[in-house]
Amino acid sequence: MPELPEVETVCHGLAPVLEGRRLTRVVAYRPDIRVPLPPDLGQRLTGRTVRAVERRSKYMLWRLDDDQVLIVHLGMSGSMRVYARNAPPIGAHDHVEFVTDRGAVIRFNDPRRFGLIVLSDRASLAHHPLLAEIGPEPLDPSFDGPALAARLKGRNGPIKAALMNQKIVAGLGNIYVCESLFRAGISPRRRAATVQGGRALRLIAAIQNVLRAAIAAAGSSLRDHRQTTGELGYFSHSFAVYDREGEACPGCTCDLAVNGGIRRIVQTGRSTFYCPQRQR
DNA sequence: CTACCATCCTGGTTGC
DNA sequence: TGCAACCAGGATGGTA
Repeated sequence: MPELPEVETVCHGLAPVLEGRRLTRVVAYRPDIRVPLPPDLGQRLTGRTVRAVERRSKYMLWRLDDDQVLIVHLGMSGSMRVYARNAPPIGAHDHVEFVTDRGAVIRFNDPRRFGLIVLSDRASLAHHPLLAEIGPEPLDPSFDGPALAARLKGRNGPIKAALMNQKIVAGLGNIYVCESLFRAGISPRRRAATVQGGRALRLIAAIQNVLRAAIAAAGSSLRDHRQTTGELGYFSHSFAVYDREGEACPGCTCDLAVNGGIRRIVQTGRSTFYCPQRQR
């Protein structure tokens, strides 16, 4: 599913066709996604102008001219596709279509239907249940090593689980947690509370570097992630450990047959990939 | 409060 | 080739 870099990529693709544009038509083809679409979505959006498209954690926020905010989450398999003209017929899993006054067509497609699209108003957005408890943005310059260390203090669970927790830090998912821990040389099994001082500095630097690199590569495509143009993201080629069980660690010089290469374990029901040699 | 588990749903891959 | 089992980028609500 889309993590922070994938959502950022989708925002970049949508902003130029949506910002300053009026929605002339909004159609819900399949309202029964994880959180059912508002039944009056079409009426509430039609005629509205989109002022800004922003990202918060893994959520997209479309700020409208009447102080409503459309909150969009892509779930595990959601995508937004933009057609300047000549959009093809509605396809399988196209659940919502937006048309702008310039004729651009935007389709929300989500095979697993884990995504959501809801409306909030601007005044209560920060207190919206979906957003209220989300932690700091990892790319915010004020989120540094000491800030991360403070949020990990007292946590007895593994650092992997803590980084997956959106209340501790926003926007990370399974891929970028694995990649960040590898870059920082920290074992995913290490107790979160022990990531302090220099380790926390290395970890926040690793998180920021891997996210920036992934955004520059338009995200990671395993199966579902697409840019709004339909193109793939290409950061998957840069994975050091994710989905590379048994392959040689890119940082180890020793023989693959000796150290066994990248290992896969399961933590809180999710696959974790790491190098036991380099991550302690 | 924290940690773990099952669950929502579809589709692709793997193994027999 | 066919089919069943398993796995997948997330979030949540329940339980211990």
